[in-house]
Amino acid sequence: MYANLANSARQGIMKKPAARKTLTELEGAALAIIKRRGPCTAYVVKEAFRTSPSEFWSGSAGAVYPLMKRLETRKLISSKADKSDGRARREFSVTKAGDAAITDWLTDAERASSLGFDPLRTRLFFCDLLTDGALRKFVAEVQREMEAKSEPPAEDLDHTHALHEQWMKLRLKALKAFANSLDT
Amino acid sequence: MYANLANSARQGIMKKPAARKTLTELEGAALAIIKRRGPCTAYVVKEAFRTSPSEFWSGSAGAVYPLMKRLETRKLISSKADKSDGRARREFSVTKAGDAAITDWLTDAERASSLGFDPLRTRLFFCDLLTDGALRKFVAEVQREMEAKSEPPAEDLDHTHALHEQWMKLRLKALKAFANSLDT
DNA sequence: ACCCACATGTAATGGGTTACATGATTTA
DNA sequence: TAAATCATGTAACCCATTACATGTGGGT
Repeated sequence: MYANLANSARQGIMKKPAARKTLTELEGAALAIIKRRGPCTAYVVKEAFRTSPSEFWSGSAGAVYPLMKRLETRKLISSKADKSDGRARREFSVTKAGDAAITDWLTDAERASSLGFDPLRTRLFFCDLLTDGALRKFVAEVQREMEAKSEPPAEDLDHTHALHEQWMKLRLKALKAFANSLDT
Repeated sequence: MYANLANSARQGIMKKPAARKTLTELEGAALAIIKRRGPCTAYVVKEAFRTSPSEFWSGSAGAVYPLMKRLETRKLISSKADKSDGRARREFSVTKAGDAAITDWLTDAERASSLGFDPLRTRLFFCDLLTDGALRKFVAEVQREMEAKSEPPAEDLDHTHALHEQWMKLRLKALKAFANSLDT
């Protein structure tokens, strides 16, 4: 659904490829995933992105496999081939330098405090270009879709899914506030 | 600060460059900017991105000038060279097809209802990788930076800046809620 | 005279995307 | 045995980034 920002973002989204010291959002998240899961394959990392509650990252092989190579070249992860069963596997682990890089990336307050990219915000930003009728229809439709996407809260909700739910609720509240402002 | 995603996020963030029917976020926003301002130069569009309250788009010439060419090739905008004064200028206007494209892009409820990319959310997602002390310090720092970024509300706040303020406040509230949850 | 804002672009680079290709293992 | 999952990778492409290059017009 999205690209670059991605890519903008999506992509993830670093500006200075020349300075190449700081990690991109995708790189940082990949490192964090490996750290959390322990030694694992690139496939596992890829699937973690693909099945993440946020649709932002596609979890494409073309992104993840080269990324793992980059991280290994930078010595932030190390790998060990495992040919014990016929299936060729390569397991990656976070190195000491990788640990430090994760912490740096995770605690980057400047990046964390920036707004990022929100397709809803972008559209509300330009809402004056729509007729009142089109705008109301749009808002109603978005609200419906957002409510549909929000899962019923399960009891065994881990903190990542809980966070996702909270963020969804927040934006839904913002949208409702916006909708109300249309009527005043 | 960010790249691609923007890549995405950055990216802006479309996935199917092959299908090339739908606009990227940057393209849609550029069209909307031209529509709002009326006939204007690529420079004006570029500056609009650069000075936008959201840091997501850099407003780089290398992004905007080729983008205008793409939009013109697709007949969504038309241009007219203006050599009345020595300074070479080219003014772009939104065509009828462009108007329709803007509406389609603006009212894309599926995109609007998706979460997009939030560097704070991403980091809180992995907060279990930090020690309690590092996490608290991080949260406090982000809160400080977010509060610093939030402008004092002026009286003549137009709706775009008001929207930006509202979004900032929302995230600040979410962060505070998260901070409180650390103490329970 | 100098600097800043206006104005237009290009070149090298980087890192995403889709789509394709291949093969082993597990499960229905 | 057929399909899904695990697993790895590459090729073509796209678009945004940085950095550079060039020049005009207006204000101090």
